[in-house]
Amino acid sequence: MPGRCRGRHHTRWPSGRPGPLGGGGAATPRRTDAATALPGFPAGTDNPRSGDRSPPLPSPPVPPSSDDTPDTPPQARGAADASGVAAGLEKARREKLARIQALGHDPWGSRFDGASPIAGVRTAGEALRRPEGEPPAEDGPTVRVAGRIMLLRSAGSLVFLTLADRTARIQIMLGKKQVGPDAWKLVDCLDLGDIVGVDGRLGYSKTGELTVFASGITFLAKSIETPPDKFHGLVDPERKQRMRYLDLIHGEGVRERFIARSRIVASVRQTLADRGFIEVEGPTLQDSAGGAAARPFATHHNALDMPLVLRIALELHLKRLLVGGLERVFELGRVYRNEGVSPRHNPEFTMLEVYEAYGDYATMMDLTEAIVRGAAAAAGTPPVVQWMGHAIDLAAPFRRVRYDDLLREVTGCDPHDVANVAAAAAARGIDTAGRHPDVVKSDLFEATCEATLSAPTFVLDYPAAICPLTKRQPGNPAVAERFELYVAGMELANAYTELNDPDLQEELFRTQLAGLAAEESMARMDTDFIRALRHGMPPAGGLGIGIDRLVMLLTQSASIRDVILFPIHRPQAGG
RNA sequence: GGGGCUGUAGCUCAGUCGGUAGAGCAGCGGACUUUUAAUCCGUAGGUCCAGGGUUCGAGCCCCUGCAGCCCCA
Repeated sequence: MPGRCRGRHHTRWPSGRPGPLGGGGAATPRRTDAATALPGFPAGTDNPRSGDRSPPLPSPPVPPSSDDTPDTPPQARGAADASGVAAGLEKARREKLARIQALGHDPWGSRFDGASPIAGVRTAGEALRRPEGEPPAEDGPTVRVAGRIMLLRSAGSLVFLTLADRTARIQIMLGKKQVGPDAWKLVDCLDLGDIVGVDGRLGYSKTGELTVFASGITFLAKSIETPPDKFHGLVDPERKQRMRYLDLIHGEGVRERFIARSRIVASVRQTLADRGFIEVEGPTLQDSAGGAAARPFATHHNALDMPLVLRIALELHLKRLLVGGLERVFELGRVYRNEGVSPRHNPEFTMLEVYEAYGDYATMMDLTEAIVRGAAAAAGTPPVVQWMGHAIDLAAPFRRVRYDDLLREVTGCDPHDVANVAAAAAARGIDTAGRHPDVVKSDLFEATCEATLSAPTFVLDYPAAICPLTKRQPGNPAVAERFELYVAGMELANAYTELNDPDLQEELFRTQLAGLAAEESMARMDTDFIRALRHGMPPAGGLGIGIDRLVMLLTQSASIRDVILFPIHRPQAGG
């Protein structure tokens, strides 16, 4: 039950004194002094931040009065030696920038207090809606909003803006007569992409659109770059990722996707906190990368003159903390694997690992379902997700199937018959010569079974030889108490009953499986870890969840690069 | 590692048979006090990813490279 803070936007009405252009001239302070509730409109009493009324501030520097400024703007900077259309577009914007300054205003703005979230303004606007046929209301409550100009259209002496903040968009109307001659000169300096503050009255235009009828406008940041196409935005995935800030502004659902990611992560933490887990931070720089089968990134510490690697997993240090008595710990953080990129792999990604003393892998199954369901609720994901061509029911209990049973079901071969499994693998082109039977079986499983696992499925009881960190099933040393969770054919989670026998652990570390390259093996000796186990680690369940993949599922994203803000890229080509 | 596709104006995209570069948006100028991807008139804007080759002539054909996307191992 994640205690998320959902009531984000409380409608709040600043006094909304007209801005510097509201008729008072450039010298009028632009700060709001008090939050005066308007008749019929709620005051901001329940805003969690008590800063409704801003403390007195030193007066912002008032630019020199400029009524006598000549029309010729100061020379445009920066674009002087560039050429081509891009420079022409920038030149036009820099000329406007200079004009703003010449009019006595700061194009780069300053603190702007008392702006209401646009979503809240829109909600309040619903109460103003008039019956069909009545004249438009332009005398609603005074509001102050701030945001980026997404659309801009002029109709003679009227200019309409579509202004966007982090919550919503709203239309602004600027009329030559309404704002006065001084402000009108400033309106002429507006470009798509500029960030402005607007004071005005809330009402409806003749066409029924909720509108802020502006009495004043304040420049908060000039944009000197041309924004992407206002209708298409950026479409090239490479540019969307490299210039994520533009993608967030213009991309359909992009901001919502990353907000959902934030809520998912918060929900995961809350689910664990509710169960008494504490969050810790292990080292990312290590002298040996253990806990997973992957190639690490290598780096070097200058002062200590020692080679280091970036961690590939969280496991071995969290288990040391089990030895240390923390009993319920988790880490949610970045790990690094020196591997290729694909729609499901990024060299750095976010991993959750959880360890619960006195539990086992069955404990972790229940926890996994709780984490996933909580995250889905936090992200607003529908109970049945349409993803990668699958309809996935997250509400129903996840299927549980034994590894060997699934292999038999899918391939028809006897999982206990080594020759039978090898023959089935060979028939599918899998290399079997000189390789450990469990490795061959694992390859066969991946080739045949994974793709069949559409609905969320715990596959449990793995071949022991490929699980060097997992406790063996009592009375059956060939089977490890491990599960992996698959959804839509993709591995989402991996959990063990943790191996806490130091002698067996050391032996498994020493065993390099035939047919496995060293970098593919988890069997990497960590004597310090062994020593920790020798002091006694409680029996425990351990769980890992790929957070990026979980976000992919819950936001119905086809590529991991759609849920990572800045995925890795090669350096940009010349142009 | 192998295969396929893509790269042209700030953005989104056309570009025929190899004949010397096009549109929409954005920009600039003009009209419009109720537009909403505003509309209308006019105007300006190009390292056709880079390098090489074939050709009288290459955005287009060939080779190499760079960057990206997808599929496969």
